[in-house]
Amino acid sequence: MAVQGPRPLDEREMAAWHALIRSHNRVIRRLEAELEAERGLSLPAYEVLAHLSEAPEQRLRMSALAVHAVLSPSGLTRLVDKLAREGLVRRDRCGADARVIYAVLTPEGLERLESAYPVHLRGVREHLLDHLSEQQCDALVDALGGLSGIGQADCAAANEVEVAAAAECDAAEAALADTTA
Amino acid sequence: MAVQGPRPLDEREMAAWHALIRSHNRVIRRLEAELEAERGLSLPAYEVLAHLSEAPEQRLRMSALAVHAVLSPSGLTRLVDKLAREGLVRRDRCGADARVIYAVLTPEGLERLESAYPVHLRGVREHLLDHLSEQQCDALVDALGGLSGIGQADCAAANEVEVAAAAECDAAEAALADTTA
DNA sequence: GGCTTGTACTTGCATCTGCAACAAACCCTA
DNA sequence: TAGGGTTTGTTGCAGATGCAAGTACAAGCC
Repeated sequence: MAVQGPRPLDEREMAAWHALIRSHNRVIRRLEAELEAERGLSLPAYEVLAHLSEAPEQRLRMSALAVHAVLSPSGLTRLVDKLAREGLVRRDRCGADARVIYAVLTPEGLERLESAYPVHLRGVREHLLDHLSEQQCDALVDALGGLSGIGQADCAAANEVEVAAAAECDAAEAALADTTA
Repeated sequence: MAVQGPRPLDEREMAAWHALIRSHNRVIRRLEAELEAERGLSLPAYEVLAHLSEAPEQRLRMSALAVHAVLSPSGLTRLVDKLAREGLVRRDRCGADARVIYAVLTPEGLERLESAYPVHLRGVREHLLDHLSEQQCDALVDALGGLSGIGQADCAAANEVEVAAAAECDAAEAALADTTA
């Protein structure tokens, strides 16, 4: 018997697929263009700053940050290079493990983030949320929320590693401080 | 009085925003990785071939193709360069307007596209549609379909230009053929 | 202690992408 | 038919990004 490939998309499926691709494309492009034009931040850069601002002590190890910002390790290294050159982020060594680097939000970084936040927020509203009713919002979460499951799991895992490592690191540094004192 | 920025996102809005970003990211990355690994085609390359295959005479002018594939003109020029080097696409001059270039699908291009189609289809099902009920599918289209409005308008416009130009071009070429004959 | 294995980041290299400048061709007008 | 303005595609250049290799360090084992 003939080996059958997957069934072709029917109209409904095609529409759903295209809706996801096109709407994302549209929203992201506009958001990115506005953020870049008005505040000189790329979307990945904004996300890095935003994640740092929400992290304890406003710092994250590079590996965790890469997972959050959905960047490769090398991509993150270069982005942090760039942000550091602009003074928005600083690199700190971890006392407990010399391999680990913490990216730390600087006051300038926080300031830039706060100036970019309304632009980002406005864009998200204007290009996405303003076009959705509450019901549509919920439907979107219902339909797509499950899909990002693994992504969220990755983030959660990264968070755990982060928290554990941070605790360990703090402990080690405290011990070091005691010894030094 | 204080200048108020836009209202911060509430939980529902945040969830919708993240659902869109994460799910798209997830689906696209996997799809692209599979297509690249199994058939040696990037997603933009696949889209170019797919659009050509659906076009009359399996050809489109560069400008129309750029709109369809959501690429800048220069990006498309280089992608078509690459596809042409692989023999999947050919460049044809337009008889009526020497500025216009048609990208034409070659038999090899069609063959490659047909081999990639099931991979693409499987990916779309596996990473997106299999996770959606019919109701969720419809809800997605309802919520996001409107957003892609302008994108669709652009495509429609490109199509009209395309059709008009093709007709004009065909007419000119026919006339030329008559003269030559 | 010294060796092996694994982890965390960085760098070399190649690719993709877009903007701006460019060249060629077209169209309209005088 | 010469000139000005427009359209179409291509190229120069710069930036972003990822994979694979490299470096530095840590952890477990002899």
